[in-house]
Amino acid sequence: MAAGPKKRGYHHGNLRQALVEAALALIEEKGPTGFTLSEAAKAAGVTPAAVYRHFAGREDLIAEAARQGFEVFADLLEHAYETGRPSPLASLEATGRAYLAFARRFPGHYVAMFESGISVNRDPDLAIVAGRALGVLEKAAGELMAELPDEKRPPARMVSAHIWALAHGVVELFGRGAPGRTSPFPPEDLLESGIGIYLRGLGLIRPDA
Amino acid sequence: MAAGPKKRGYHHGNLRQALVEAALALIEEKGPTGFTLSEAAKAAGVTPAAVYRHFAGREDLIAEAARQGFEVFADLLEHAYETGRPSPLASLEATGRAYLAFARRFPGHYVAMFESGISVNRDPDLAIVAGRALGVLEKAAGELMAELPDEKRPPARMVSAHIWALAHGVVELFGRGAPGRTSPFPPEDLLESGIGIYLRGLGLIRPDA
DNA sequence: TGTACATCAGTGAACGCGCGTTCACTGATGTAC
DNA sequence: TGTACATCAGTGAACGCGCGTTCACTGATGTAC
Repeated sequence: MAAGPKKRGYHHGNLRQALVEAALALIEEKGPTGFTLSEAAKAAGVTPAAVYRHFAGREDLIAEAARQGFEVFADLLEHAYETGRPSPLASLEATGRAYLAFARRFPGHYVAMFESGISVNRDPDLAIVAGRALGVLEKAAGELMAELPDEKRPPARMVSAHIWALAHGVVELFGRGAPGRTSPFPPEDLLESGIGIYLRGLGLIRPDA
Repeated sequence: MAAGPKKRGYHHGNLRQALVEAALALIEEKGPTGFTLSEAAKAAGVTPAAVYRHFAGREDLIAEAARQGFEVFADLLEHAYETGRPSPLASLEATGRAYLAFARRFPGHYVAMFESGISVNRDPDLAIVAGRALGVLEKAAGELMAELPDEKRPPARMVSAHIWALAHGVVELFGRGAPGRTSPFPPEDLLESGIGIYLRGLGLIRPDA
């Protein structure tokens, strides 16, 4: 066992963050249902009652975990977006890849964000940072659409919704071992090829590239 | 209140199915987490212990609800597929629409199938009927791919996985009021347009249609 | 048709459990003088 | 530097609750003769 964030005497030092991390580990391990306030407290080396010094309750703790997830998520998407510049096409593709990479690297966060049943609108901070993440996708889609002639230019928000839905579907259905036995293709390939075909359908990639 | 399936004296008559339906109503209402064996029993007008005459336990009841869902799902997809014949393109498009229609009409089933955390492989019957549903999509994709010249023909299973992921993502993200406030587009339109663009990308629809 | 009996589908009480939350408390830390 | 005191972050015991599950039981149904 690594030198955990053990409490230094009576006071913990950074209990709030330790609880968030314990919650994330539990969610990753057993799903949002499997997570309990008491177990998170125990994992942080603390009495369940101590949690209430830092969070209003169980839901509030999950919401904070999700908020931190959206923060990282938005950062990663933004970074990917910058990576592709100045080509909007490369930016959007990189953003899609970053989506999947995030779900892979931060499965606990991903579950807290999208499968825990909390509403993004339960608190303004959460809504703002979630909006920031979504905004990156929309910005990338918007710039890409600007390359198309007016008459065949679909709304950017629609395009970003398509990409988002495809990415989310790939994560949920093929990102883990979940539904129908082994996934026939690696999720990364699936998303990459799916986005590629889609963008070709928009007329943004040579038909025979 | 409609004339519910009240027990006729001591024996219920069709408790097994009544429990499944009670479970579905609860799942639809409060999510897979909100559903409890005891509540389902109460809703069916019966003691919790009576459930064990028909199911091995809580999980088993959810699995049966999911199984029935996959049964209906597979039927709907098959019917949609037939509707489009003999055009593979129309068949695949109809199948996509049927996917969303199912999620809309049978939200309890959909949640039990895809969000309850049960594994499709927990029992053979479930795996078989889930495979049948997925098989319809794959068949439709396969026939469609046969229209493409060999050198630009992606694997049918990949294409069906793309469609499935897009449909699932649309349901999860935009099918209900869930994540980032109101959905910018009706889910049906989103899926329809997404599939349309995707199929154009495959070279199956005129580039300027 | 009537009776005895086996089978079956429910009851209801009880269990142990772990949950989220509250409360009065106490030990540790930080600050004023 | 030392002491008094306020503030803060934890404890630990207790609560009420509803859960899933078990058990011996009993009332209803179906069948054999």
